[in-house]
Amino acid sequence: MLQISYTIKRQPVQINVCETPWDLDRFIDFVEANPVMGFDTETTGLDWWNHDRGFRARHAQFGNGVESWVLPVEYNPEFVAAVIWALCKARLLIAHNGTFDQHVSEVSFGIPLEELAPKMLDTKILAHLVDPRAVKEGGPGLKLEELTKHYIDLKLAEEVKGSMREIAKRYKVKKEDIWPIVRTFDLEFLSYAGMDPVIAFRLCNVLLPLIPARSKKKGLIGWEHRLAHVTALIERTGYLVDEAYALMRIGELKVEEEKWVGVAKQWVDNVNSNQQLVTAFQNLGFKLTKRTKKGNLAMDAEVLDSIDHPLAEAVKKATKAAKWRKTWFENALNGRDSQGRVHAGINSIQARTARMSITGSVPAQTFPSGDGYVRHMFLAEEGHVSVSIDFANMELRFLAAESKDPVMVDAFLSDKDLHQITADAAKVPRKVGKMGNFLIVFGGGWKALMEQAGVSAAVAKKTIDAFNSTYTWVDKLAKKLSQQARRYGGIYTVTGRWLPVDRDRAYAALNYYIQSGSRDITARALLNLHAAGFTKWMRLPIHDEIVFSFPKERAAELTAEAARIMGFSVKGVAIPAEGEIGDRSWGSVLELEDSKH
DNA sequence: TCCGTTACGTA
DNA sequence: CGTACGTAACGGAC
Repeated sequence: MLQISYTIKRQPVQINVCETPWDLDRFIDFVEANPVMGFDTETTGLDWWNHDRGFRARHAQFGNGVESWVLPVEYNPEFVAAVIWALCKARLLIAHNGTFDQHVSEVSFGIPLEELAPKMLDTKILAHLVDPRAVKEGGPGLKLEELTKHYIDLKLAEEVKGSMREIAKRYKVKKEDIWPIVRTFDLEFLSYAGMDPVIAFRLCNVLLPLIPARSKKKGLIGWEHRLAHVTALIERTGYLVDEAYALMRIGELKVEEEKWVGVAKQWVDNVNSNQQLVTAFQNLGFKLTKRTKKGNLAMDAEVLDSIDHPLAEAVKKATKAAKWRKTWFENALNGRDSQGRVHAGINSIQARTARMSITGSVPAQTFPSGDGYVRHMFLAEEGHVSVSIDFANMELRFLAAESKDPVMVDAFLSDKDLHQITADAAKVPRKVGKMGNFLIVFGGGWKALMEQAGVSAAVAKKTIDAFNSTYTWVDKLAKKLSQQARRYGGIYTVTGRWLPVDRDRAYAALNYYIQSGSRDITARALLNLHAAGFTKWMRLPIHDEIVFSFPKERAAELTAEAARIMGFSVKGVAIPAEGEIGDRSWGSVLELEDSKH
């Protein structure tokens, strides 16, 4: 047995590494004496879905606050058996981003997500409930290193973060490429691996008492963990990719890109270099004035649109074609598993408001809306159809309910046109009224409305004033929330979530309250759909929409039932969900929807 | 190689 | 007093 000593704030930590099956006796003693353990895995990469072609677990680690065990599972099958035994024996497993380790345990050790999920405690979830802010926002962050730095020890965080960088340097590879090639018994790697469960265990002990009593009372800890389980199941299912369609679009976009790069070549080498573009346009005699936040000359769509020159058009079309090809079509093709499916990474609790986000080869939240150009690439199962069910006007309905504003509530109860009501009050076109409504929700003011709607300052001010005098209770709620934000540094949401608000941006409190509350309604929908047996049909959650693959002959019935389950009522105001049934591809849902209007 | 900045797609 | 996210690319810092 290999033993490595470490210190956290002068306290000794012992890392034990199993080398032979004889070492397992003491590991078994440890597991029996520690029903609650930190848990982590080291793997060849993050692509757990490629377990049948290269992905594998390298180490599995268990630990408490002062001692940990590293089992090199790739080295000896008896270690795998011991890990399986330990995972089953444990009463509680603490892991950071435990969803990933659950996927690993499933594909590498054969323990289903369903078995491990009930006893996982995820320090990312706990940390979010204590303080959801990223480092950039002045918070502790949500990554393990960031949390270690903030809650445990600065030096430890730097050592752990720095160690993999050092190892990568030693092997002369990029940090992201080190995981499959670092030697199993590399001492630095082992101490990195061994420290993770210790850190997770300690973090849990620090974080649990810091979670607000109100959150605990509302059951948020368990609720968020059950939600993370449902999104993990959706990740596991994956989404079928239409290779022929993707290849067709890739071909088209390559032709388009080459054509416009060729045009631009007369003036610049690189259409993606703003520096080159600024110089080129200035040499052509164009006066550039728009600046970026940092004071550089801007070269965005607005600037390019204002320039009447073939280079401007070529730059827009060339960069767009390249970006769309790589971000959406090639990412999806490259991310497929051996069965032709892509597995999104769903962060069930991510933004400050706890909004979910999707990363990896299916950045679904950025797919162009309006048509099925990208969405056509994703297919329902054989014999199934794609169905999209979304909440209509979720955020405004939630605002109406929570503010109890009589005008707004009445608009929704009697199916009146809310945007027209605002427009009439301000005597502006409906479009401006609609923008005003959303702007209030976003915390914006007349300046933003002026820019976005392209109206005068006077009209913009009039619209905002009209909003506030029409929906007086909304104004009251906004004032109440920003006052709380200024006084306490944050607000509690309806689900008992603590939501920090910067005191100098207290106006954002209303937006946070609405965005977070709306997210929780989608989260509730996912949990209720899961309870009703719909999980196997779910493909993606996207803010206020859930995408399904339903068997064709039952599509109508299942869509109606799922929409009924998703629908919610807040203080008497309905937040209904509406389903649209398409053909095989997700994109077809939009095409059919369009044809109806 | 890493990271800040810019741009752009969405709710 | 416009919120929240993810990704690609450049170019300076190391």
